[in-house]
Amino acid sequence: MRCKLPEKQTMKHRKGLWSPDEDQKLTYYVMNYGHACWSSVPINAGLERNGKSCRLRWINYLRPGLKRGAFSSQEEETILILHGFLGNKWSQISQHLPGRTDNEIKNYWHSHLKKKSDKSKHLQVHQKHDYTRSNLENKGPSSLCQNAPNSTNTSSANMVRSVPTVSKIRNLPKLLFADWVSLDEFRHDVGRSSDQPLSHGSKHQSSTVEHEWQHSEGSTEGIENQNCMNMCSNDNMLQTQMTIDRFFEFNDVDFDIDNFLYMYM
DNA sequence: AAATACTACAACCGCAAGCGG
DNA sequence: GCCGCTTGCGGTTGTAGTATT
Repeated sequence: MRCKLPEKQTMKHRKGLWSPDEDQKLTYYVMNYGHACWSSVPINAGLERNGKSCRLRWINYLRPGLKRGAFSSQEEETILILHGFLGNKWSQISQHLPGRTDNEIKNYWHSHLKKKSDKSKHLQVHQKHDYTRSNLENKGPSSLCQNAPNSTNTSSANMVRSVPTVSKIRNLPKLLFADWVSLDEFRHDVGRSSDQPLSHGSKHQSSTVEHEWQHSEGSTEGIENQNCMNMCSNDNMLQTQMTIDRFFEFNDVDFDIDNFLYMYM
């Protein structure tokens, strides 16, 4: 992994925007010799940049297969949904948007989607407030768990249009989204071809998922209620659970994230 | 037409993790 | 185990283009 440079380079590195000439040099070098060691790339390619800058330029701009141009509404929705679940895990989000880089998604989020998200959050806070009040008046607190409105703090909440009844048929596992993503990746990893790298999310061990399954299989009403209480205390989890439950109902257990996202397009 | 504000995106910076000596 | 180096990630800043006054 680490590469040894012949001698410490004290060359002054250029900063700022890349010129077409620099792009050409970098592209030519990486295409022909690869980038096993980024710190040696600028030296060998004849660039007055540091390796980090070269790496970024390649990944975000020069790499083949990158999509340029405006984000489609599907991509936009995907980002909103995934950001709702994952937060600012741009690299993980980018794994589900082929041709888009984490940097691009991050920029797009900050320049376009953040405002939308904030706006919908604001709306949902009001909606939840009204809803909670009417529920407390009419049914009492226990009804909140089963029929809670969309999350207040997930930007993607407005994507999940109607809220189904939670866990009404099966004793579904109460998975955190992190577990769920890991499970998804774990499933993919089983049949993954050798050229597909493992994603970072796979740090999460499948044992966690198994634990959650076991927990659920032996579920009693008490556990169910406890889960319910936990869910009520965390809107993100509630949102996640309801979404997953709904997906299970539609797809009879077997799922992956791409199908999941497709369902909401 | 010039000045200013705003927007989009490219690039930099700092940090953490991983690895080899 | 420590140190130095590289890589990858996320936050932030810089810059160019566009809109508004």
